Amino acid sequence: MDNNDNHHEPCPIARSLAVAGDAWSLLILRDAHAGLTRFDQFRKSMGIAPTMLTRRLAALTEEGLLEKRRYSEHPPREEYLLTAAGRDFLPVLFMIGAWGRQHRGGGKLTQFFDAETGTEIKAIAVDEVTGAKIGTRPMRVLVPGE
Amino acid sequence: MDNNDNHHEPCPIARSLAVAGDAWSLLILRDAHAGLTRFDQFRKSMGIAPTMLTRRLAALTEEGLLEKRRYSEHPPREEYLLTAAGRDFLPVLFMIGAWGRQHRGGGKLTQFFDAETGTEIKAIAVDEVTGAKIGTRPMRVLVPGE
DNA sequence: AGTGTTAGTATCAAATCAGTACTAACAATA
DNA sequence: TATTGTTAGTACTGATTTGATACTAACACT
Repeated sequence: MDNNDNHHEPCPIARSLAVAGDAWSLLILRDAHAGLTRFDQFRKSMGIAPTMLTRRLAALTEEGLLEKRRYSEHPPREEYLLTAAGRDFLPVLFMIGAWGRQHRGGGKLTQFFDAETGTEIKAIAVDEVTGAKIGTRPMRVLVPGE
Repeated sequence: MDNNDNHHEPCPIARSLAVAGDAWSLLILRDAHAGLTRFDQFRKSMGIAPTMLTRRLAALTEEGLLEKRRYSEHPPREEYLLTAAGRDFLPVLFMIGAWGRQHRGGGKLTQFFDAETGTEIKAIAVDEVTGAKIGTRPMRVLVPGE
């Protein structure tokens, strides 16, 4: 695709996809949220080729979702940490997961629990203003310049 | 990537990404939610090559997010409609859009309003059980077979 | 000196993508 | 009847990306 210069793209979805619109990037973000930080952890977790991993990590770093930090001087070694922008991706990952759970839910699935209440987390998207579930009420779209 | 046989993959995110883990598929779903149904509408809206569009539409149809319907016998013409599974993708799209709005928000952006209240929709992900925003509370992960 | 660990790079074949031209099956117009 | 237009694609081809494997750098450890 054409992933550059989305400054004039009015669709916020398209802008996000230009940043992390491929499966590997999303899986890296998933693993980063799970606490992984190092090259080999990501590689083993996902079974990704090292060339691919290098490129995806560099892209996510350049886009500001990860940051590279030196965790050892001798030998020189780097790790990748989520930035605030990267952490803000968690809701996206949860909603993607919620769809998979609903529609591709056979067999064993990873589960997430609220540590406080012990209940299983059921992620849903709502409009913060009205509290209504996304997709349950009619909406109007305003496209700039139309 | 390796997009087949995710029946034994415990991660619901990975399962979803095997279905629609590329940018074109997500943009097609976006446009389908916006009411587009026809080949040429998608093509013109996204500027996608017809070969790509054919393949993505076929894949989304095969995965059950779209269904093909004949809307004219003479000449024979088909259109693509969202299925229930496809409609359930809307929350994912909204959260992707929310991230883009937050972190790639310069210039003009498309806006969505609640038709009833007239307020702009601010999509957030919450745990339906506790009502807490996703990512604001500690959680526990249960990976099957660990 | 030899082995192990971590974070990559080099290389190359295979797959995918992207762009353009073209086709099928008609309808509408001149 | 011939020409033009519309819609939904397919054929073809070159460019790009991906994926797999092997290899390297910079050390620590034994």
